[in-house]
Amino acid sequence: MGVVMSRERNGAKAPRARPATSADVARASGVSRATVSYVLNNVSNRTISDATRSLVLETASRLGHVPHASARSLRLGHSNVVLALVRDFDIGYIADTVLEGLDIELARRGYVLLVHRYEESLRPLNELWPLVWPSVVVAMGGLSLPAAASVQDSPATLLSTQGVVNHRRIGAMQVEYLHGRGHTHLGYAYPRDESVRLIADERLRGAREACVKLKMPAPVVAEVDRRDVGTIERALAGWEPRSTPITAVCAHNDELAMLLMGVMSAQGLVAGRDLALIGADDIPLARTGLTTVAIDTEAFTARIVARVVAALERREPTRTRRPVLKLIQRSSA
Amino acid sequence: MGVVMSRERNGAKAPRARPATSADVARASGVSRATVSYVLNNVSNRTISDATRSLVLETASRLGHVPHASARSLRLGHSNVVLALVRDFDIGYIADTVLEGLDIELARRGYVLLVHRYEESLRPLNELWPLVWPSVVVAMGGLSLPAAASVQDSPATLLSTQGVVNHRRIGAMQVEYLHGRGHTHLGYAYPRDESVRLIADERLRGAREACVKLKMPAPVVAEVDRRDVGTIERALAGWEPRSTPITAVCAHNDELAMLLMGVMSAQGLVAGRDLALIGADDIPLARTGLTTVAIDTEAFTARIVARVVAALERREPTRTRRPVLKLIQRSSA
DNA sequence: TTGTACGCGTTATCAG
DNA sequence: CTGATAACGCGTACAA
Repeated sequence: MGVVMSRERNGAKAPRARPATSADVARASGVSRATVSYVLNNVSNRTISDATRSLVLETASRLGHVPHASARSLRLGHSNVVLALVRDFDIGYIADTVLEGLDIELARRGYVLLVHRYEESLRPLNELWPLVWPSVVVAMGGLSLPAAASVQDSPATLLSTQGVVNHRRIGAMQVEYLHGRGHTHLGYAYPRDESVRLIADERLRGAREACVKLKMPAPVVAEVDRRDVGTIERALAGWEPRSTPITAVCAHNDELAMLLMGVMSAQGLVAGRDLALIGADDIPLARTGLTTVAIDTEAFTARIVARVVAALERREPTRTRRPVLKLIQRSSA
Repeated sequence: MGVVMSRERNGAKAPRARPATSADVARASGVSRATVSYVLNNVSNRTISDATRSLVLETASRLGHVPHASARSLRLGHSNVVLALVRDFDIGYIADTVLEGLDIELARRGYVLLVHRYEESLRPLNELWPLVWPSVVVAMGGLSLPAAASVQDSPATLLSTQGVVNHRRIGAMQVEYLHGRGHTHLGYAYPRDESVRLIADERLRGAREACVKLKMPAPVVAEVDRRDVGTIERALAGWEPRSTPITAVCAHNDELAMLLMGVMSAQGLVAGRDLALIGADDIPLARTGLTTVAIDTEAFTARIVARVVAALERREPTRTRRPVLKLIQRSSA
């Protein structure tokens, strides 16, 4: 069932099923290949008569001409590809939404978004460039320093989603909110997951700084693994038996918060009554009762798109200041 | 913060940072470009002296030569890219593992795995081929018929993960197990999610067929949305008030089963006592107590890899018959 | 082993 | 101003 179709090379007899080249278009229009290229690329410092222009355009579409990406890329030194780098594909709701929005915008411009699951140890990034020649590289969730340096070897522009959202602010907002509700002794659920390390550290740092600023004790951090409920149970247990009990928990994100909620209710505990709980991201699943720091996905996506498109056009992005973070109060805290 | 680095084209003076071309290697070795190409590609029907061979090899690595993918692709008509097609990036544990295993194997062969989030309405697949010229296309979770047909326009081989796992068998195994435990009136949690439609229908069909074969009434299907807990609650409520009560539920997959478990425990119900629950996939989160039909991820990955590699080498895949499905009994049923 | 035509689009230079 | 000619990017493979 796997193999649906496998093309075989046509013998010499076959009437070339190959798509029309720009030379075909030139021939059919009775003009030179250069003219075709000028028309198709809307070259600015050339002037083409309207008659020729429309003739070429019409012929090209009639013949169904699609420029050969490899040839173009060979000449230009880069392809019409925007490459997104992820650590794994379990990237969650927000990143998926961003990638969706990005591809929509890229499609409009004749580019395509391709995603690579990269592991530095498996294939160094500098082996990746000659294979893809992307115009722009977007590192989802940031890149390690050595990895970032290797982009020097490519003509691509490197962008990062890091810094687009202020993760330190997220941690701070969580703490500030809980403080405003009278909580002073906090727990913190920190993800074991390597792939979100950079973001996780930022959020935790923001939370810690806010505690200092508000003269609260530092949060009691428990490392949890979203793929191992046992770690969640142990974290919960670890927060309980204390002289000055922990009354509220910041979770690195909504997923962990929801897992905490699940384990709690399995133990007959109710979030918001027995323990206050706040998450981050505002994933759809959280919308039934989790207090959280929401990331405005649309605004987030818009920022990324603006940066990528600016990079494609080799100009500075226009800075928008629409706020991306918002605290949403629900029943859990 | 977004822009880390932006390459500028060097002026004429700059000492060409460009990587060494095969012509550079030829010059430095004192041989022709053809010879370099033959050596580097291990062309079989040519005979090259060992001296020349090692000289070229040594020179190439000394100069750090990396063949220019676009040039090669222009000549060969396809690139060293294997393209995986997904509907969205919320693909879950199993698909992520498969893609990881696939990329490892491809890296070994000089290929790279790129993933595209495709939406037929946004960019028809036949616009994608000229942009990427993949050697092989892997449709994760299957492809619609018109989409599959469009692959005709490319020299690529199309594979599909569909059929690699027998999803009908999964549904059947769920029902057979529950029947063996004495359950006769079943509920079925069917996912609303468009992107898993093909798989979901197979699983449900298998469950229905098993019910017929075992002379049980058809399962009571409830459509649920993993992103909306309300639908889960309503499904649960819908299975309760019946003349002959439903005692067990098949969930399309573990994620939905876990959501059901969560909602149940929030209502003071315990899976396995008040209602039997069986999932599918055996995701890590399920391992604390969910009875499920496990997909052996390693075996699954191995099958996909075998198909892809065979396609790259233009031969038929070697069929393996290592079983991929296994029922795992835990506390929920 | 080598010389060289080829794949295809782009762009600097030239001619009308 | 409008269009054509030809060189170029780089690796591959056929004829010699």
